[in-house]
Amino acid sequence: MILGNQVEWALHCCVILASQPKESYVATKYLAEFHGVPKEYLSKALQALSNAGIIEGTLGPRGGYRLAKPANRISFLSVVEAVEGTSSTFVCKEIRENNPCLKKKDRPSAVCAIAKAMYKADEAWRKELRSVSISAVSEELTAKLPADLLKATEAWFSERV
Amino acid sequence: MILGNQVEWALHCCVILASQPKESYVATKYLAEFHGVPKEYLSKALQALSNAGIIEGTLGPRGGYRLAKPANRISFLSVVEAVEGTSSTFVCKEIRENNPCLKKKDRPSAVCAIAKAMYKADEAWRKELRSVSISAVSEELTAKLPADLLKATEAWFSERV
DNA sequence: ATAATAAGGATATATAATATCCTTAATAAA
DNA sequence: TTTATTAAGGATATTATATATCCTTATTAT
Repeated sequence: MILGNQVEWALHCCVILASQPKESYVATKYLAEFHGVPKEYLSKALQALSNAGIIEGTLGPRGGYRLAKPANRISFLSVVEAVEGTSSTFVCKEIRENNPCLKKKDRPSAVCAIAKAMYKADEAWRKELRSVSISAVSEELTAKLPADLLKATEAWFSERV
Repeated sequence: MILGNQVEWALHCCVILASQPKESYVATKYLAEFHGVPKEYLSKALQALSNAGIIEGTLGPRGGYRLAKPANRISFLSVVEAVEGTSSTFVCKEIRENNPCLKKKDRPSAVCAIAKAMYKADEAWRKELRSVSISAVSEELTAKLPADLLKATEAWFSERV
């Protein structure tokens, strides 16, 4: 069970957008070039973020994406769920219903105890992701980044807006 | 990101094995028939459990599998990891290293803050799974099961040992 | 001896992840 | 008004993974 690459791309893009000047848009082209990922495929992830109301896009020259709300109100979970969906990492196939001893009168029963435990673990994962914001990680990232690299990166994007 | 069906099968099989009389083996054939899943494919999951030391198999007529240790010492996590592997659900592809402004002198740096947050969520998921034992869920399952169904199920397996 | 079984290698099939291509409508700038 | 640029998203191709089956081997109880 492994998350798709688009989750990582989406999170990094949100962090970049969080570091941009207010109101300015960054085109998919540059987000893709900067991260070294395929533009057309990254575009799908950004569309998912846009549909989820996390970022907003505008058309035409100078178009692109920007955050749709403050970075401190964007959780990791919302980004992950925008890209991967909201359904649980565990899908119960109800194989206990294949028990050959089972009579029709016995069904349906409450949620399977195995599924319940798996759902609880899934929720623990989501709770942790819910507690992390794009702004918090953005601050941590920039704090650790060498000052000159930070400056060069800011310049790289400002030249392309 | 979704867990494979083998995880569910493996957990259900462990619960069944936990309810069997001491020392007795249950053949893959019956575990597959009981759960309504393909025998040959289930066999792969059981082999994984066997390699992980969770269950043990024996050959020949009356052969099959039994738990290799007490059910209260078998965690959900060990079963999940036996089947799905131990690597994190998030794989960091280090796309920050594709930053065109990055100079060679800057690398390598500490773990990416995004990856760190994702790893933490992964660990929260595992921690929850680690806290659940096969015996605890087995007890919960049997407690909820109608008495006659429980009896019929026990009889079904005892006829096949 | 014989039949039953786990173990596991090899391979096939189905499903999902990854990636590209193309059209459309909107927008800014020339 | 014209042109270039862009998000949006449909369609399709490619690759990787999950699912499933088949087969051989060594072991064991009867």
